[in-house]
Amino acid sequence: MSSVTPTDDETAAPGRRMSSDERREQILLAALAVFGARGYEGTTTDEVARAAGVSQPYVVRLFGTKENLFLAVLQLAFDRLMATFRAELARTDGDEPTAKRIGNAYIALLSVRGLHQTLSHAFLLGAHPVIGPEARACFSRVWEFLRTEAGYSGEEAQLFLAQGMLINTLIGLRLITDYDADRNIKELFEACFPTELKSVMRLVPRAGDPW
Amino acid sequence: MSSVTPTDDETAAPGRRMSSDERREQILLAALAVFGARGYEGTTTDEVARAAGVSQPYVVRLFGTKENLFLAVLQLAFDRLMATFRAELARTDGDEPTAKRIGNAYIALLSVRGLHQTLSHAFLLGAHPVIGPEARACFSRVWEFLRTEAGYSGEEAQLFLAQGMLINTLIGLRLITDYDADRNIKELFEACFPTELKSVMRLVPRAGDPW
DNA sequence: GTCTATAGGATGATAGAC
DNA sequence: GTCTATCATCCTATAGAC
Repeated sequence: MSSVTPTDDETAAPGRRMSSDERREQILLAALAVFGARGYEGTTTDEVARAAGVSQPYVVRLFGTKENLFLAVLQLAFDRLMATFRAELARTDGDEPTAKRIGNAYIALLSVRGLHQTLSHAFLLGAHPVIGPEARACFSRVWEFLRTEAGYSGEEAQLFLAQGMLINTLIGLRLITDYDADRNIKELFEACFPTELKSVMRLVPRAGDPW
Repeated sequence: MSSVTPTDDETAAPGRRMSSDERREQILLAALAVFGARGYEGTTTDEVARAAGVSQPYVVRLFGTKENLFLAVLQLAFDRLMATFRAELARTDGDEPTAKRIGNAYIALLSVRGLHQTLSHAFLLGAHPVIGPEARACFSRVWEFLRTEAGYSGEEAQLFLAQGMLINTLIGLRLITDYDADRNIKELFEACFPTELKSVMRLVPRAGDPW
């Protein structure tokens, strides 16, 4: 696999000195992209460091261990997810139903590189003694949000989560890669996104993409 | 994480000499459990070897590379999945609708340790140059089966896949671990399995389980 | 705040015996 | 068909300078 190239806003001007908080945020965003593309075990602290434009030991210095770094990245991803959902729920303009709008907000979050895939990877780490409990807590809170804040019924919440997990799978598989070559895939995408297909195709990563 | 203990039928009597095909099958089943629990990158050929009761170099000897081993395991998982779906579709006894029965067959497949989780891991490897295309092909063929053989509409097929991916997530997260302690999780399981909850709880792995 | 150098510990794969 | 021994590489984390 090729390296995970960071986008400009994740990379500092080389060598520029910045505050600990600035660096932390910058490294976390770079790590989000790398963990998303490679998974927890597949990611090296060195690759995160290169994506962030700092040295490998410095990444370890700031976060202590790779495990800690992943936990911080998971927290970032989860916080952004919930903030996005809550912001969409709070909007009063627009005529679309709430469920539809929150779903679209989830799609729009694809612009944050690695967010969906990092969550997916975390959701496969349930057997991990430290990451597992954190990941379960995140999932539990999404359910609570849907039922309590968004007012979904159990059935609606279940359906929403299921479709979210399918979207995550399409992304992790880079399934859009075969859209033109495989009639099944075209049909699948049309069934999944009857109205938003155009914007989805613009946001979803392809097999060759480095993130 | 603790080691992935193989079940008896995956472990040969120590040192017993067997045919290449027997060993191959035995190692593949052990590898399915380990890859499912740890993922592709997180799995070592040594752990697969220990789970299968053979030496690490012998695993490499039989499959060439770890990548090849994973591809063989993926193929095994996919073949079992399709065979199970087709067998259920062909059954004419019973009064439940087809969709329900195929869904239940997917649950029953949980008795094959690591199958769902290995598929989940493969579905996150879309950026991998070798595994990615294989995994996409598997997903495409499931879609084709649902539409062509099972006669699902696009919407039905999409819903079936979405619920399958949610089930995979519940398993990968070991979410059942929190069933008694977390009201949200209880609600979630009740919404996901309104009728089959009892049997699901018997089959789903917990956080402490080594597979 | 950030780097270079490097220790120490896996891990995938090969060589070669039995 | 299967093992032991081992190499070469990679990776996390530490030490310590600037």
